[in-house]
Amino acid sequence: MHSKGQTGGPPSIVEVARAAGVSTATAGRVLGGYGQASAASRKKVEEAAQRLGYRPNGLARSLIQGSTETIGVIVTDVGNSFFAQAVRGIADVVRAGGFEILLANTDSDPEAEQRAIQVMWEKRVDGLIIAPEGPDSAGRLRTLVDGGLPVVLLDRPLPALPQVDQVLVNNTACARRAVDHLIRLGHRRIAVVSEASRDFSRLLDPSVDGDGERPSAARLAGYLSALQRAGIRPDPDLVVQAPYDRAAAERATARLLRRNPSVTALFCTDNILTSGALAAVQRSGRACPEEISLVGFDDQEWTTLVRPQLTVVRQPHRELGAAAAKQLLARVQAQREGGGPADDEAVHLRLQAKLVRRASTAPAPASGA
Amino acid sequence: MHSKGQTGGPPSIVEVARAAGVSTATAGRVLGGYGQASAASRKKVEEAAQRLGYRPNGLARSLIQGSTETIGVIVTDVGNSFFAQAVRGIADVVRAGGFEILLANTDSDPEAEQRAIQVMWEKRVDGLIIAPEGPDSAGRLRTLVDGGLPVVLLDRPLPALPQVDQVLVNNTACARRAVDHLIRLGHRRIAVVSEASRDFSRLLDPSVDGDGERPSAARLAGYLSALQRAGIRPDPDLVVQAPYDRAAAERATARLLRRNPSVTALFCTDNILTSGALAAVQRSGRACPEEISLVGFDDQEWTTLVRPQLTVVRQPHRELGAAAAKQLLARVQAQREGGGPADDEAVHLRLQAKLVRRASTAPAPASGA
DNA sequence: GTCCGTACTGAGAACCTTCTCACCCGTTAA
DNA sequence: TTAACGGGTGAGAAGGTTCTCAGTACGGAC
Repeated sequence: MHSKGQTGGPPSIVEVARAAGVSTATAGRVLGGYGQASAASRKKVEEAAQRLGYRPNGLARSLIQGSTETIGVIVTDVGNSFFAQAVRGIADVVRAGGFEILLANTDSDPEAEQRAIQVMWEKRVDGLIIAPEGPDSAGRLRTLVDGGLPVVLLDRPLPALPQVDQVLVNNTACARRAVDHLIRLGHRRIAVVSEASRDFSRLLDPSVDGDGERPSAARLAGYLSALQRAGIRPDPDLVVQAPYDRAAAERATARLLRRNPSVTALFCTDNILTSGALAAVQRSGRACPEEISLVGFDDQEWTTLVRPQLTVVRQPHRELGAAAAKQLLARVQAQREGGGPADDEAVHLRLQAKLVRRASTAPAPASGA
Repeated sequence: MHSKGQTGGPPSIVEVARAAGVSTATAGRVLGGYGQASAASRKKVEEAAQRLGYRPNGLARSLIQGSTETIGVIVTDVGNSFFAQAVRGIADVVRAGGFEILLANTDSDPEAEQRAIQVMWEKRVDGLIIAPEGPDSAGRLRTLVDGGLPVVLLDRPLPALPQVDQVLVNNTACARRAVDHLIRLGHRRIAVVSEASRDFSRLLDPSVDGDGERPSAARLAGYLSALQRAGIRPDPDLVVQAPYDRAAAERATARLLRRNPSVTALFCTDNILTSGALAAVQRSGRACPEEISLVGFDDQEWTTLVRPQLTVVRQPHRELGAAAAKQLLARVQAQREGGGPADDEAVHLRLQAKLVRRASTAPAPASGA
């Protein structure tokens, strides 16, 4: 509803200046709040701007200032509650710092990730938070990183890019603790529900640093490590490798339970897999926790609504996102003040996930011993 | 890693042109893919671009072309699974159309919303999908709408802006059906768990169009309408008005159950409230569904994991987002082709939520009759 | 030999803001 | 009286791209 200039679009600063009877420089000083301007011209310009419905064009401003006040966020799926919460955490921090969020999902598709990275780069985000799809993501990110763009890895490490900041969870340790909890309860035949991968044999090597792996592998490593420390030989048959999908996890877990009646405990490595595994246990007819114990991953609200209430590993989703955002903003700030790309050491943050003991874990049934 | 020009930043098209020994115009034609260029210069430019690590600057491009290929998405909280799914739906459609997403949360705070809208406007998004915070949002949006920016309302109507497209759910109808289901099962003392508002008495008026209201009020209207049609006088004591928060919903529902032992059924108007109410029922010691029936809202994955499995109203979250995005993109396209702001009639889309009958609803206990 | 169309090229304006620089003018210090 | 200074101002470049326009070279038609 603004009375338009000669172009059809919203009024620019030159039209405001013309209407106010001052130069564009003065109008810019008033509206951009950066130079000096007399009270008189200030008033004239502000009135004109008000009258025309002027809004500064952020594109032009960003172009000249070299910063967009926007950070890119690339996750696999915002629909997944884990990432939804993490993004929320990011949003809060970033917003407080005056930045906006450009969001993209990859569905773990390398091409989609490639495209997302490229778009972020072209749109000149001031920083990037990414949950990389896999090891190959390193190559896709290298150009950006070398170009000096602040990047923070979220939830997943990238050993090929050690100079990049990362915010992770102590996956291996908390998985180990969860399985350890089951072992202390007397369980020996403990199965794990995991996202499909080919890492099993490699992870058996105790010298492999589980926390250098992607979360699902890191948790699998923690599981294996706990068994080995307790002198229990890991049984490949007890490692459920399901596609990342609730229904698939349910089917895979059901098959496991059918084929391995000796299993008395189940450790799930992820929120999606937890719900699938629980569904399978419920349908199997085995009593939980009397006949089979279950440890879930991610303390979602519903884990206290099911019966028995679920023992889970609680990840601080939101804090994870918030920490990543804080780290990123710190880098962006440092870069602005310092000028060049900071050559500080990379910050590798590791938040603590905790085991929350509830009713779904109980001593192993005596008959099995 | 690119050999830089005289400025410190990433190489621009002029540096590529210089390196290739052609004019910026020709380099632009090759890299932007818009004009004609000989095979020879094409090759020279592409090699130079490759060598320097050139990436086009989207800001400059957007500035001159007048479009950012970005759409704004404003919701109250991406952390809420409803919006997380909706945003996912938006993202998929929008991405397929070659657009990106600028995301903002408002937490139902008018100021945050105002700020988000302003930022979207300044960043020159090509369109906006917003779940408005409340009736006052209309005023905040008016400038944008009048300025010709395509806007689609998500999940919440704005009667003051009838010319704006909206994508909603048939809240009143499906709530009515849910309560009707309870009535047919013989329930008479049916309580509703709702987000706090002052709408109760107004909604009693049958002439009020429930679907012009925000979802929580619309569902409350459906509840009241179902009761009235069945000749049951709505009892204000049975309307739980909780702050929008799971713990608060749980406390409020617990209080209701304590004070009104005659209540035999509960209708929840939202996913958060459903989980709170279920927790309250579980702690109350009343058997579900034998002593008390429960209808939840939103078919989250866990509603089949609890016992009894929940009867719920299933909303198509993702489709809601997808439909909004499709509508928005259509507007953006039309605007580009038609030139001016299209004066078509507003599209008011209403997706169908459905009642999914499961085990948490059963005939009312005989003793109560 | 002239004319025209086609394929290609480069100069330079445009998009909208920020920011440097030079300038004006009144005031104060020397 | 002059010099220095300060607030205030406008002209114009910069930022990186797209796009118009004029212009070159060349082939073929007359």
